[in-house]
Amino acid sequence: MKRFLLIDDHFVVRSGINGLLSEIFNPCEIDEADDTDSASEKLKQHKYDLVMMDINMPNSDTLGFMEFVRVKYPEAKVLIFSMSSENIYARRFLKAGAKGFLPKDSSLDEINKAITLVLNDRKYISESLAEILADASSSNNPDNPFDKLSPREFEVATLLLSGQTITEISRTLNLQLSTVGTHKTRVFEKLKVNNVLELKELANSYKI
Amino acid sequence: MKRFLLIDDHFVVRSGINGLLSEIFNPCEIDEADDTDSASEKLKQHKYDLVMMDINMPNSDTLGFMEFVRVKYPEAKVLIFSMSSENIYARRFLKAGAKGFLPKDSSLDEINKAITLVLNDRKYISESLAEILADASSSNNPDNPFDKLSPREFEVATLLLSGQTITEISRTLNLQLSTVGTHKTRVFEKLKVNNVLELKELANSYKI
DNA sequence: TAGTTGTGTAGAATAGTTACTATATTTATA
DNA sequence: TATAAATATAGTAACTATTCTACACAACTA
Repeated sequence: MKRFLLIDDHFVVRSGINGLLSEIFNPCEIDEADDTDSASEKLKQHKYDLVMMDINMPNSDTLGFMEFVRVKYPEAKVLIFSMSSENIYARRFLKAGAKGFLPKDSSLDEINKAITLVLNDRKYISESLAEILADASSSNNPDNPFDKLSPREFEVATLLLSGQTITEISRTLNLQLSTVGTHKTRVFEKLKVNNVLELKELANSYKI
Repeated sequence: MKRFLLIDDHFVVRSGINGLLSEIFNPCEIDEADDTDSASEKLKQHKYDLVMMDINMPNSDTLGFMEFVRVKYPEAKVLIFSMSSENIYARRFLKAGAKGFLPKDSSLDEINKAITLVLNDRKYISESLAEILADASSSNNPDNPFDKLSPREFEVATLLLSGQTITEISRTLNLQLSTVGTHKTRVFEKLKVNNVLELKELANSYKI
């Protein structure tokens, strides 16, 4: 019997995916978590075949959590289910070990296909996303300046864009204030922006 | 038997709400639509007790659709289920005839309560939202929240939106830092925002 | 392999922001 | 017009962010 872990802060989304899974895999066990901390607890208690998670949750360092799962629970396959339209994140999460990436507007067929493939240890990327990723890596494309950021810098940039302050980010990522400050400074330098509003604009103009 | 219409572009969200409704109301009829056009089609074919809709969908004038439903199908009660964090829109939709407004992160209890109240021809607004609206509608207030700002406050808001810091603004306006600080605090209070990014979003949504 | 560059991490000093309080002035209202 | 409310203004203290410096480590390069 398959066991699944759903991580998402929206009750309705968990409920929706839960319903789908129980229809496709009957019988199966499904656990839910609304942030990465409670997800870690669940992972301690059970072995999961598939972890489906959102990438944008309050008080959660989701990219860090991804790495943690890959290292500590390599048998658990992670399928990202992104509610935010920002598919620029896809590549990073795939790099961090995600087996698949479902954009928010996926159809039942796509979700179905993704789950099946990932459970069989194959990768899943939607067609539209594949195209974007291909494009992004083809040379005659305007470079996405966000690619210049290191993983940590990108993480900080993302949290800044979500409205978190330096202090909040330092708590989210368990880092010193000054460390986060340094990352922020480097992000701003690399992207040639002077404040969050400019960062937001830049992000908007490159987000897909 | 109750008949419901769910309008949302996210399959998973529809699926989640669908699941909830079929549990609470058994038996019941549930139809789904992924944009306002196909929702209009459904409305032609059936009488609905409750319409649950998202306010942010591609190719959809949801506010216009709201008015259309109120005029042409007054028996259908509309409950807004917003996936975007912008509760700024709530008032407009309530004015346009929505019977309730559920923010994206609502719990099962809240969703349950909202549906029950709205079906019984009562209104539902979450507590946090109620507070915001109470404030907004207490005086004979204009629609645009920026109108609530005093001239000086508006000036400061504008400069903040242009990316200036408090220090820069204090030089621009020849005021003490603390004075600008006070204005800023009052702007944020009046507009119920927590940082410049939210201020920017609010401004965008009102085309300031 | 030695040197260079990029990344992740902070401590300490400095700079900037916010909260709290206060007060004079203007505007609205009974 | 008397009174209340809103506005514009700051001082001070507490808090938060930035800068500058530094160092370990990994990856790349000559």
